[in-house]
Amino acid sequence: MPAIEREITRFQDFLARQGQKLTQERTSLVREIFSTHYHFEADELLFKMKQKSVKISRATVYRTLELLVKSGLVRRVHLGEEHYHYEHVRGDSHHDHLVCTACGSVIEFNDPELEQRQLEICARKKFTPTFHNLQILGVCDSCHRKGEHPASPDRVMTIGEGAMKLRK
Amino acid sequence: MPAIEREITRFQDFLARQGQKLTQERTSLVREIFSTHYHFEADELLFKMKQKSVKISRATVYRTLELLVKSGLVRRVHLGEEHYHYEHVRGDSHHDHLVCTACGSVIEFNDPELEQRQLEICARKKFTPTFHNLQILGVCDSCHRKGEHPASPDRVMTIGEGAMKLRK
DNA sequence: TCGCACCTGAGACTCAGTCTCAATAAAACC
DNA sequence: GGTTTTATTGAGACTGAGTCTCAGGTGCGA
Repeated sequence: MPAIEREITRFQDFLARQGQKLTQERTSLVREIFSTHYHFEADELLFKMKQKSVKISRATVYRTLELLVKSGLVRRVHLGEEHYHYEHVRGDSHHDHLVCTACGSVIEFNDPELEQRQLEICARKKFTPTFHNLQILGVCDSCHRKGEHPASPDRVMTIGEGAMKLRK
Repeated sequence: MPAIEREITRFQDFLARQGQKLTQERTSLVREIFSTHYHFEADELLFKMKQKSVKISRATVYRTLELLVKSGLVRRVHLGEEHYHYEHVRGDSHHDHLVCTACGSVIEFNDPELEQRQLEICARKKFTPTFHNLQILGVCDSCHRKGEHPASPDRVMTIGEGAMKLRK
């Protein structure tokens, strides 16, 4: 898979620029991350490596993820109100997430008009933005058809719990 | 302060509706929360109560916050990429946050056009939203003047760390 | 090939948040 | 007002994500 090799090279360049090294552990983590195409969490990655009998410690997983985020190859995202999730950065640009609190599915979207509006707000407040993070929680179409109910005032307030269901 | 008494009554009504009781601990927590006007975290609240020699356990603080969130008197928000923050709900409606990664200050804003655009996106994706969460990270005007630099590709990726400074 | 700076793993540690359970306090009942 | 019922509390053990330490291991420039 040449695409993955390209990412590995990019990572190596990034590391080299600051006197850091590309190790076997880092290589196999990048390979794993870029061979799947969805959001994942740190412990999930650790578990997958264990399953494949690639021995990598928890500390190394966290350290490598941090480097990958700094290098721009991987992005940290919030889904629901939980701990971090990660996603690898593909050619396409920034996107945000719709998170279904019933089934845990995540829909990505990218809306230039929305982004533009955010820039306008920042300009009005004399704020220099570097990054943003938007999640919209709710119920996806298929859950909605199944009668999973959203938006009663009570449920709105228990979304944290709903999102908890996403965990494992 | 009659305003606070009104909130306490609302909380009591909420509790009574589900056979729960308004205790001294709960009352003093509501009093504390509504007497300050900014975002706070659970441990901060615990610490403030300790300072005032009001003995309330960690468990009770967390339990009460959960009840307050469910009752709609308090809202949970994400600021930066950290753990939860809370804010009490005032008469005004929903708002989002600009978070300065240099000084930790938080600017609230409410933009109906932005909200509207989000609804349009949800409609297009057949998604029924219940709640959303938007933080824009960056550098506020006064930090910007002081030469705190934003937005170099490197800094963009270390926002998590910037936000960490907010702690304590 | 060598040497050294960087990296790793194991596990101790931290910190927010949750849970348990015996003791306590609202409030409903008499 | 006193008693009973039931929810609530506090102390501290526990959990789980994430971080740190340090001795031993490894990539890579010279």
